[in-house]
Amino acid sequence: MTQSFFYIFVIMKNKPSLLTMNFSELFVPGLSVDCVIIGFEDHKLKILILKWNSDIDGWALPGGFVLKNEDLDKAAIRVLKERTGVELPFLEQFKTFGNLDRGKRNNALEKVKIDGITPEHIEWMNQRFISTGYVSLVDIKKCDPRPDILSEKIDWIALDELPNLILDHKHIVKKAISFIKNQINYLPIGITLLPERFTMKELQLLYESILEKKLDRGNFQRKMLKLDIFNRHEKHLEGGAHKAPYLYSFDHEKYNKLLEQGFSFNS
Amino acid sequence: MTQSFFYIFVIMKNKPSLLTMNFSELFVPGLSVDCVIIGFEDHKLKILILKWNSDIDGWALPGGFVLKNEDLDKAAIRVLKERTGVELPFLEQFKTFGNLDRGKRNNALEKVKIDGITPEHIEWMNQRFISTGYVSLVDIKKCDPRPDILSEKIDWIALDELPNLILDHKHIVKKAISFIKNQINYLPIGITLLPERFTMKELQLLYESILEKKLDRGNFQRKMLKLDIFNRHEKHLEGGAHKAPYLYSFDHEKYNKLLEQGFSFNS
DNA sequence: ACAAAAGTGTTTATAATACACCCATGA
DNA sequence: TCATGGGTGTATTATAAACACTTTTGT
Repeated sequence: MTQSFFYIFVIMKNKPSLLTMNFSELFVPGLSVDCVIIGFEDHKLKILILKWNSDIDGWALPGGFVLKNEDLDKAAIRVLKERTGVELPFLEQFKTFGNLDRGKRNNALEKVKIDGITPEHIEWMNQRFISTGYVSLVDIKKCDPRPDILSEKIDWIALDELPNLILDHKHIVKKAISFIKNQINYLPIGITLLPERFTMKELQLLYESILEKKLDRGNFQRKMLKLDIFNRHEKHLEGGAHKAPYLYSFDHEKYNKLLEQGFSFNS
Repeated sequence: MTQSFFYIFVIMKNKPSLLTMNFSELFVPGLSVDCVIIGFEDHKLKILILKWNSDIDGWALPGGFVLKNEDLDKAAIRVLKERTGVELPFLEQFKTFGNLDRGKRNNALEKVKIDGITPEHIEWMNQRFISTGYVSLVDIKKCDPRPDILSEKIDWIALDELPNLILDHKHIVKKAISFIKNQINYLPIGITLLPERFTMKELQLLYESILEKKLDRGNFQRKMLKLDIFNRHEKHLEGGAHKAPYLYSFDHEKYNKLLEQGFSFNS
C-alpha cells in the first residue's frame, strides 16, 4: 500500500497529469509487489530499503502497484528498474503474502501532504493489500539507487543490521533469504551478485553468507572449479603479503549449458 | 474467474440470500486461488478437476475467490474443504500467476443461465484475474469429491490423461508438479498421499511417479528405513504368489522430529 | 518344484570431509 | 626470513549405485 508513493513520484516526473487519475482506473486494486533486492558488499549480504521521511516512521522494501494492463512479473521488473536502474539480472517470484494481519492500517498515511495526493488516493492505499514478493540478486556496484519524494534516503543495509521495517516487510525478507538459501544448490548464484572478476575467496564468502556456515577452503575451491563454468585470468590480484589469488569470471556459455542440464552443488 | 460458480453454489446451499449481494462487496476483486489437489491411485498420480456442463467446454481446477475478511491461505483451505471434505493434510502455496494473457475473456460465461447469476456477476467475473496456486496432497480414499451446479462431474484424472483445461490451468498443474518434485527430497511426501498402512513397494511407486524415473528397489528400501520414521507391522499383506511384504505406517512423532531437524533424501 | 516378488547383503564407484603440504608474496 | 593466505594433494569416511543372494508364498 505504501509503495505507491514511489510509483507516483515516477509518474510525476514523466506524466504529471496521471496524478489526477483515480488509482482505481490505473492499478489492479488491492495487489502490490515487493522486491527484496540483495547485494553483496564488505563480505555481507545487504538489501536495498527506503527510509521514509520524518512524518512516517520506519523503512520499507521497494515495491509498487500493478498496472491494469501489465503482467505481474513486469510490475516487479519495473520496480527493480526504477529503484536501481538495473534490468533483469536475477528476479524471481518467491511467495505471495495475503494474511489479513499484514495490512494494519497505517495511520501515518493520513499525515502525508504531497501535491496531487488526494484523500481518495489515501483511501485507496488504505484498502487491504495482498503482495507478491520478488527477490533479486544484483551487483551493488552496478546499481544507482534512487531515493524518492517520500523517502529521505535509499540505502544498502546489511541483513544483520536491519532497522524496523513497516508492515510484514521483515517477514518478507526472511522468506526471501530462505528461498535463496534453498536455491543455492541449484544455481551458481554468484553470477549476478559478484563483479565481473572475483576471487574464489570472495565467492566462498558469498556462499558462507547465504548458507550461514563456514565452508572448507580447499574443498570449496575444488568443487567449484570442477563445475567448469569459470575462466581463470592470468593477471593475479595483488595487495596482500601472501601468494596472489587468481581472478575468475563466469564463462556464460558454459554456465548456461550447465543450467540447462541441471546440476546440484551440495555445500 | 470461473471458479466463482462453485463458490456460489455453496453459498446458495447455506445462505442463498448472499447471491443477491454484489461480488464487489463480498470478494477481493481480481484475485483468486486455484488448487492442484494431487492423489495417488492405481500407481499413478491423479488430480481432481471439474468438468463443466455442456454449455461451457473444458475442465477446470478447483478454485475460488478470496473473501474480503479472509486470509489468502484460508481461501485455499476453504476450497479444498468444499471440494473434497478434507481438512489440511498438506497444502502449500507454490506460485502466483499474473500474466495478462492467462485470462482471455471467456465468452462461454455469457451463455450461462443460472438463477441468481446476473449480468453484473458475469461482468465481475470477466475482469482480469490474478490467481495464486496451491498444491495439496491427499489420500484419495479419504476424499468425498463434490461436483457443482455448473459442472457435470468432478473426477480424479491421471496426469498423463488430462483433457483440455481452461485458461492457463494446464500450466498451473505443470508448475505444481515441478514444485512437488523439488520438495520431495526434503519432505517424506507419502504421509498424506498414502493410506494409513502401505508397503515399501507402494511408497516406491509413488516416488517413481513424482520423480518420473525408476529407482532401485533394494536401495530405496534401505534408505527409507534408515530415516527411522516408520512402524513395521507384523501382519503382512497377503495375495500374491510370493513372499508377503510388510506393511508400514508413518510414526508421526519421529516424522515430525525429523522434519524439524531437516533432512535430505536424495533419490 | 517353481515363479515371483520381498528382504537383505556385497561390491564398487563416487563424493564429502578433514587436514596437510608447499608456494608465492610483501613487509 | 617469516607470517600470511593461496593452490593443491591425500587419507578417511560416508553415501550412492548396481546387482546378487536368500526367503517366503501360492499355484
